[in-house]
Amino acid sequence: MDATDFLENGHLLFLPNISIDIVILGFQDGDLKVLLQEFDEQWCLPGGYIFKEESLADAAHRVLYDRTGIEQPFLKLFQVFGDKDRSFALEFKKLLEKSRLHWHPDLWVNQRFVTMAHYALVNISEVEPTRGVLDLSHNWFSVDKLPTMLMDHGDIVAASKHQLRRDITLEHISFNLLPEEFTMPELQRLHETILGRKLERSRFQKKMLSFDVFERLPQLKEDAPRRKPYLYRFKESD
Amino acid sequence: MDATDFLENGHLLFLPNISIDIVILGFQDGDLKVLLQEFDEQWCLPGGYIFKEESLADAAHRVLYDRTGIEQPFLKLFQVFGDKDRSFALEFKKLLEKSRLHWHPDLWVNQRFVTMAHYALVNISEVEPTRGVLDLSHNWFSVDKLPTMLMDHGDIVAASKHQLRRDITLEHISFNLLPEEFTMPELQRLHETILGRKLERSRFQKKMLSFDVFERLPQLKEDAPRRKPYLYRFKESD
DNA sequence: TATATTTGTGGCAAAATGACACATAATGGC
DNA sequence: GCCATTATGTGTCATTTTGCCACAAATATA
Repeated sequence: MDATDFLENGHLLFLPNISIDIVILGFQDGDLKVLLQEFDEQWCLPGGYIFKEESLADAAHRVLYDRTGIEQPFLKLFQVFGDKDRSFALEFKKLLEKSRLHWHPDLWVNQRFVTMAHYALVNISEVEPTRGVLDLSHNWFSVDKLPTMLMDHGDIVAASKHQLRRDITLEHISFNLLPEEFTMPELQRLHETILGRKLERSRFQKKMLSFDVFERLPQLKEDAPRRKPYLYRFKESD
Repeated sequence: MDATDFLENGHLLFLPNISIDIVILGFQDGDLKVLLQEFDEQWCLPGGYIFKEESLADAAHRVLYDRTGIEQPFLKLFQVFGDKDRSFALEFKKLLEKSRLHWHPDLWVNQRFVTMAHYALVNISEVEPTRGVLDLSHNWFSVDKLPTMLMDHGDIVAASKHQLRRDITLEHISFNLLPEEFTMPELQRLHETILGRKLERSRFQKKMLSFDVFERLPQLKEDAPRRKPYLYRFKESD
């Protein structure tokens, strides 16, 4: 193989479609939830494409901002899905025919789709999901009770759960799923939900405080049913 | 934006070049080494492209096999590098001109290159680096004394070091860098090199054996200078 | 006022860790 | 052969971390 072959070799996949998909995770009613949108009567992950003049990371932030209005999210690329037959040509063909648009088989959507799978941790109450560019309906689903999803998007959500479970013990990121001010019991229930097991209350609190990344606020949480717990906030370290 | 715009929107980067780069790591003389190859008088990471009929993972394994002859490696996608100006058009143009091949500016190599950065852990003595498809020279370099490298390949090696340091405490993968039979002192020196700090001998041995993934062989290592240490082997769990 | 529930916090046994000691090879100088 | 030196295997023990429980404080409800 010389440089000429290298330039013209027809069986290489130099130019697949690259997309961005984001598993937008929130925490509500003791459940981890994911924001899905409707695409041609199927639920799918919010996603998008990369502009020529922006980086992958910028594109992911833009896609997330367009869907949620959140400007400083926790957002992480965790896997790439790009198997040989990964395409949504069939789904897209149906949609075009329904819209009476012309379909031709050498359209770019007929190619393999390589997607950069991200997950984002957001505070649901801060999300403004009205900003979607495409006029699609959207909804929060419990990650344990997902509807049938487009392509392999169900697998992507499942993979994000595993990744988050792994990341949460190494990095202090879970607070991104809570309001700016939160209580230790709330943080504990969140961790229990992500890890899928009960944690010991006394130890959990001591552990979290030993990291020295949370600061206790002077006031207590007011609308608590029993004894009012302290409020905490993530320490900005800048 | 409707479906027609969606199909024709020219400022979207649907079709960048996707490449695979592999940081092939080995362990020799108490140093972590990386296998580099020469490209137009610059050192760079072994890499390649994806065939139309293979998955990303298959392509990475093929590229690694072509360079090393290793069939069952530890190989992991750890990051994607794809900034706006990530291209090696300039380098490639020089090479073509040197080879008296024609250069034209809308050639695919002029586009952005998105690379799937992998790292592989190999036993250097098993590597047969003669298998390279392109006729390039190659060499093992200490990861701490790298030459000037093509594009951002130096950054990719640095990122792989961080990722490995993180992964090594969570997964039992370090033995992939050693011969099939190894001693505890060897394994300890390897961990110390990756982590960049001294470890306590007694504790390290107890910790490793507590994982119950290594089996002690009846024989001792024969060519040891002082007391002969036991040999161990990774337990196959299938 | 009594009871149940939730939160904050302290104590203590068990387990893991870090630091060190000591015995066991093996080598090399005398 | 004897001894100092060095590397390895393993035991001990103080310290730290963890798991578990207890109890006090706060608050709603009967």
